Order: sequence, then structure tokens, then C-alpha cells
Amino acid sequence: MNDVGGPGGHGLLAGTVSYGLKRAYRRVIRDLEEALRPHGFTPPLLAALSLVGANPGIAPAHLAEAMGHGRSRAAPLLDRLEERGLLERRTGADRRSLELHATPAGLDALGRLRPLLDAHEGRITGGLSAAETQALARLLDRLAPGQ
Amino acid sequence: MNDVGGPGGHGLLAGTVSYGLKRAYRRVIRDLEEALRPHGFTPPLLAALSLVGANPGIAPAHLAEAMGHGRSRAAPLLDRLEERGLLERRTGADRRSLELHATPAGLDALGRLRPLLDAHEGRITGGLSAAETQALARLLDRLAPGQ
DNA sequence: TATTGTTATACTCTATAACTATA
DNA sequence: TATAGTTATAGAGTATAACAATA
Repeated sequence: MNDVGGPGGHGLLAGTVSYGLKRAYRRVIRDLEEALRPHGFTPPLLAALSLVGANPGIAPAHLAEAMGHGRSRAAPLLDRLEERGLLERRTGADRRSLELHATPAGLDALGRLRPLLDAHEGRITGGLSAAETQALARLLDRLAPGQ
Repeated sequence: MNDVGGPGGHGLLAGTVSYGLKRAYRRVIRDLEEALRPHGFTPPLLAALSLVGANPGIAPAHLAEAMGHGRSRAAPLLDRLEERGLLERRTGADRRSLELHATPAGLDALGRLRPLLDAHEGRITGGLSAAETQALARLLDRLAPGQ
């Protein structure tokens, strides 16, 4: 029983959920980046547009919170989406806050990306049965609930 | 059946393994960063030292490969570990390549960090039973096998 | 005084290419 | 010429703090 794990292993980190998550995430994020690149999207850009599409009128601060980061991260993402005509910032009743809306072009982009995301998900879960995939999705959701 | 998902949801990304992985990973990496910060470690620094500890004599290129990135990422990590006396670079028979070894101080640091990592893993998997945790670890390993 | 959005800043992670020294 | 390690560079993601406008 070696403190740092056997030769050839990953030492302290071997076999942990934490490290398994890290390695699986790296594989996923790279596959998704490659799939989105030809379409001019990055994973955060897609996540932002998808969230706005599903939550019309959402405020930037709420969007940032749903994406799991601070307010200041939203602005440059929204700039890029608005420049491309995929999203609008509208001023609401409280003139401090904004209401975000996907434009028809934005909704159209989401529709066109959908099969691409299905294919991505298929590559990720290709080694698992449907039951295993569902079990994994549920376990992951319990690891990072709410939000 | 809405193309972008129902109101309040995450749109295209809702319920996918890919997105669940992203959110779970973010929770994990932040918890680990906070746990390691008081001890002067970051997750990549710990992963590198742990790998060298478990694989004495490993070369930087092999270490980088095991960590899932390119050769050039190893050097600054090794610099920081060597400066702190946790690791040594020794020249091998082929004088182009190096053999990496954890120093006694490095092995000691790994030993001291172990309970901290166990606590981290416990926080991550706290909501799961032992059987669920093991099932999750196995499913994750099948998502990013080998390496 | 508190809140919203934004800007500025800095740091880390990451990828690519170029450089050196060895083989 | 090929390989190993390093350096330089650039870009993306992230966090914090500070700012202007509004409440």
C-alpha cells in the first residue's frame, strides 16, 4: 500500500470521482469545441444563447448566475451574440436592468445546431447503453443540483 | 415541443450528459481549488506531483500526455514544483530526456494532502450512496478511458 | 445606499510554433 | 533528420474591483 499509488497509476487521484470528472469533462469540452467551431460558436456562446432562447426576457445577471459565473462574464458574451444579430438587449420597466431576447435568427441558429449537439452527445455516450446514459445524467445532476 | 426547451430550463442543453458534466466539473474544480489554495497548490500542480510520485523517473513529455495536454505545458508546472523542492529533474542515459522524481519533501506533501483530498471527494459525493459513487466513478472512467 | 450592467485588470489554462541540445 | 525540453506568444475563461446609471 503505497501512499502515492502504484507505478503507472495516477497517484492520489486514481479512481476518484473528482479526477474522473475532470478527465471526462476535458474530452467533452474538446469534442464540443471542435463541433461548434465551424459554425462560429464556442460552448459558452451556445450556452448563453440557448438559455436566452429558453428564458425570454431573462436579465444578464440572472443569465450569468444560471451559467455559474459572475455578472461581468455576461457582457462580452452578449456583445458577440448581439453583433451577429442572434440576440437583443431591450430595456425593461426598471431601466437599470435589461431583458434579453433571442432574435428569429438566433432561434434559427439554435434549431440548426440541434442535430450537431445530438451528434456530440452521441459521441460522448456512445460507449454506454441507454440505461447507463440516463443513470449517468441523473447522477451528474445530483452532483450539481439546482441552478 | 419547443425547439429551445421550456421556460426556465436550459434549452438545447437540458438533460444532456455533456452539460451535466460541465456543471458537475465546475463545482468540483472550485471546491478543489479552495481546498488546495491554503497549501499553495492548484489542481494541475497537485496532479503533476501526484503523477510523478506514482511514476518515478517519468519524462516530462509522458507526464504531459498523462495529464492530457501538450509538452509545453509541463515546463512551468515542473519549474514551480522544483523551486519548492518537491521534485527533481535528473538527466537520464539519453541526455535529451529527463527523469522526474518526487523528493522526500514532495512525497511528504502528497501524504499531508491526502486527507484533504479525501474530504474533497467526500463533499463531492456526499449526496450519493457508496454504490452510487462507485457506479459514477466507473461510468466516468468509461467516458474517458485509457490515457 | 443598493442594484444593474459594464469596464478594467490580472491570472490561469491551453495550444501552437519556434528555438536548443542532443541523438 | 528526428526527438526532448523549453521558451515565446496568443487566446479564451475566470474572478475581483471599480465605475456610471438608476432606483
